[in-house]
Amino acid sequence: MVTTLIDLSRSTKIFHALSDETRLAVVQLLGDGERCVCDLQMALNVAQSRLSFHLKVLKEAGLVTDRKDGRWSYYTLVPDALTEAHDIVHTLASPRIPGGHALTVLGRCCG
Amino acid sequence: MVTTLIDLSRSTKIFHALSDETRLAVVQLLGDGERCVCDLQMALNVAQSRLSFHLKVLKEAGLVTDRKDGRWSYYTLVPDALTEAHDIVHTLASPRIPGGHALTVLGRCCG
DNA sequence: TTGACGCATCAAGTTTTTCTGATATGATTA
DNA sequence: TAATCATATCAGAAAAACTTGATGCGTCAA
Repeated sequence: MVTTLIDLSRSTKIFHALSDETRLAVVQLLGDGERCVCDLQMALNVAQSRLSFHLKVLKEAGLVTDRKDGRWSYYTLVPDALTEAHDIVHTLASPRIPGGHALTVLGRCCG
Repeated sequence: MVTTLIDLSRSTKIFHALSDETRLAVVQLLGDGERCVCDLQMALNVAQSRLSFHLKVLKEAGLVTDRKDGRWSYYTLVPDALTEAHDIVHTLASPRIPGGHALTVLGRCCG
């Protein structure tokens, strides 16, 4: 079995983006497809600057993208990003190669 | 297709637990099996109280469990928790029932 | 062109999280 | 019993994240 090592920095960034209720709610809403900010704002009932802040976090984590059309901004999920998150969790859940790890090499300090 | 709604509060707690490099590294190490705190400390090279703090976060999120044996504490991954994380991401990545959502009901404010 | 709208950004304040060093506790060893 | 060890916990400081209200900017409609 081949062990995939995850990118810790990238992983924490994705998980951090998902670690907030407002942002998770946005992700859920975008699951239905592209939405403009005003739709999201209406659905979530949050202050505009606050929503904008959370959208930025999601965008910087690569979970969503946006596009402008006239005076509206539309946000969409980046499917690959959720796939990536999925893979990371999967990797975390999979045991790695016995003997391939530093800990195995290190002497045990206990028992 | 049946839509599963995720528990936002539970989800954010799990993701928050995974949103830190030290904690992710712990999870990775525990992927090889149960470890005592001293092993983790040696492998990660972090201050003891700091490791203890992160272990507590992981434990409170239900990602790990611990057991005591003599003066040592051993931590183990909770497989179900990673499965849960996996499911949450999967659910987020799946489009939900069209028409089943509030947004669909709301009028669009734009275009 | 003027005003309203949709949205991003900024500054300031608040809350939450994290780190560090110190101390406490229970188990073991001398 | 006294000293030591492994670990948890606590208090305080520092850092990061979040919220709010204000402001700015581009776009559209009157």
